[in-house]
Amino acid sequence: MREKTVNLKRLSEHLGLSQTTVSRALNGFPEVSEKTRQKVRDAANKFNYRPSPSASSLATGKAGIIGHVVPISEHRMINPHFSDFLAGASDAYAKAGYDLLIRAAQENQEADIYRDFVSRNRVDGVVVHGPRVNETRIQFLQSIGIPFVVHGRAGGEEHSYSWLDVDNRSAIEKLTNYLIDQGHRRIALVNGLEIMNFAHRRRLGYAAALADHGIGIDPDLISSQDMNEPYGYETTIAKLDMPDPPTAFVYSSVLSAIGGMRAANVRGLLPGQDISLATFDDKLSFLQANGSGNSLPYMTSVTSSIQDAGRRVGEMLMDQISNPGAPPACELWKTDLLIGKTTGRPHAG
Amino acid sequence: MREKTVNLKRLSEHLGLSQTTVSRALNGFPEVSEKTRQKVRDAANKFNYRPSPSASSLATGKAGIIGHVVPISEHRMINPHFSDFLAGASDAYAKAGYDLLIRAAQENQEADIYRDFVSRNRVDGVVVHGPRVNETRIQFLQSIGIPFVVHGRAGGEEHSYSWLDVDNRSAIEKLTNYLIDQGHRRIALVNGLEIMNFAHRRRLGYAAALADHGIGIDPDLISSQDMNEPYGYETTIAKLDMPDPPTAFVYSSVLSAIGGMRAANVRGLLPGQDISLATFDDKLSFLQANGSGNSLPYMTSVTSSIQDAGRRVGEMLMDQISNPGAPPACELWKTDLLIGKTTGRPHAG
DNA sequence: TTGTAAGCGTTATCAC
DNA sequence: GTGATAACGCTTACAA
Repeated sequence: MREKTVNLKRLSEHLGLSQTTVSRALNGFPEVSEKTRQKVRDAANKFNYRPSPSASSLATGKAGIIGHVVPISEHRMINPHFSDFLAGASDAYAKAGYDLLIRAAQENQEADIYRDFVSRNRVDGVVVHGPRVNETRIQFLQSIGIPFVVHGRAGGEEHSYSWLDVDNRSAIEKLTNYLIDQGHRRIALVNGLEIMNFAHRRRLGYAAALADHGIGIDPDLISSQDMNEPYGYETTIAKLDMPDPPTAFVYSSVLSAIGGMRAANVRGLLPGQDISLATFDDKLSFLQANGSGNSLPYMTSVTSSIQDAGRRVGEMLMDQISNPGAPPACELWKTDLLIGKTTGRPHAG
Repeated sequence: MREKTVNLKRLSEHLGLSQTTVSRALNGFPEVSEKTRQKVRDAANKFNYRPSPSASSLATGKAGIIGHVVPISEHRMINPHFSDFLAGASDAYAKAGYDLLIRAAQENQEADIYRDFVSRNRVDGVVVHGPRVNETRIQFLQSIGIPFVVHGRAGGEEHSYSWLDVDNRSAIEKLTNYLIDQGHRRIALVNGLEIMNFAHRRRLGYAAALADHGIGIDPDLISSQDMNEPYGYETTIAKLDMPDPPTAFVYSSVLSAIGGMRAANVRGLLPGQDISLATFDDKLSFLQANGSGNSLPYMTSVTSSIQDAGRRVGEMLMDQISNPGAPPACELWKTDLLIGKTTGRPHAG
């Protein structure tokens, strides 16, 4: 049953045409007659002909692949945020006929990998994940001249490259303001790693909301780490055990928020009653109901689908690749504030 | 700063050697003299020469890429189990110099994609995810003759292909037995989709444990769906609201178990006291503490790292590709039973 | 509208 | 131990 590999040569021989004509017919060149094109298409279908990517890549210099570099280093994990983003992006790639390639990067190897991508012509473009406050990759990518889109921003010359970002600052500001309006004064921020640009901006939003209401910042109420469940749990427990504990918590991710819920539970506190919990919600798919509607508006949150962001970044990259001349595209997404059941007035009930 | 692309031709001209010799030197052929090899290597490093993947792929027929097909269809999501698995697998690929490629599959396109992979020589091997009870991909892959390893098993001729599986049956049997030993009689199973082989086997383990203790099966205590948080929540709520509710729950994934915890919380039940919750734990990385030790032995569970499984599957595939003649390799992994704080005797406290 | 032939950057088969 | 030379399968000037 193994199919004999039918290539352009054999196909054209069978058709009694030259390879050139067959190639042109298949690639939609205008000069080939409609009759010929049909004949060629039919034969191609019949013999299940597919051009070899290596060969066309060699001939055209296009790989048909988008690269993602994942730093395996610090946390050694591919997290749900990342995979949700990829789910969206790969969708956009697929629609444009591109494949998605992932390469794990050790410690400080990222630059090397990008260089490798370019010099070997492995990929046609890349996505930059998790820009830092001091980001070096962008300049580097510009210097080696490969199309890229950044998920997030990196400060500096923000209009010299393409990016898509959520308005992290205003998102957390909104959330914090809401809690303040509810009467809270001691509000904890369980943030992501603040060397990351997004976490830095969220911190600014938090600080702005407090400042606007004349509330001082208590550094003990702020923590900054990689966002996962145990982190959310332990941090929440620690803060609850403070002499003067916060009455409300803002989480940078639903992952740590889940940990926060667990902590509240363990301490016998009912969210929405005894304590207020609010979070930034990336709408991670495994937390969404798979059925008809979206899942419960359970936690108070600011939301923005990271999967949608991935899809859009993918589209932007596709655009950039097909229009190399076009100027950089930048998009700043707003978030929605959703009032759930995990917040209320302090010490109520 | 853009580096001029240095290829084999230019490198060999620079060295005053033939392309053949340079290629042989770089690829470790024994016949080339050590002196020449050193000279070549030095020059290659100096000029940062990297062979073009398209060109060598064209010449050798090897793509240097492993393909993963993800069905975007039913649940339209890349879930944490999948990405954790990938994290492990990509590690093994990277060590062997392979890249990881992901292609999203619509509805019933999977076979098409595999065919495409083979006929276009896009990848050198694939991993089969989530085998069903009635699995068709395996036979198909055997027929088109591409190296593959299955994560899980598919019944039938289990020694005709390579696979790595967790002993799902005995895992859930262990867990159920433990709950029975604690005195529980009404035990709910919040299972994955039972068209999936793993979920089917888990159901068997559950049934076996009950049967061994002369406990009848109540179909109302069993549910089978895609594993996520809302599913765990809603199912748990529904079962708790039964006239004769279960005193213990077994979850097929920590994701639905998290939903179960939330449900217990909402119903005012303290896990370990008022109700017992146990789960199969894949050790998803976002639920592990990032610091030193592993996270809290919090929930009672049977554990097996899905990331380790991914790594091993990757290694097995690498082996298979380098030794095409070797017989299929099969591994069945045992799970560890971990007694946590979420289980106890029924109605205790 | 179609065909010829060169080229993309490797590896593999022969010779020497 | 080293070197011509022919594949590999496609695209694309350049001709016709």
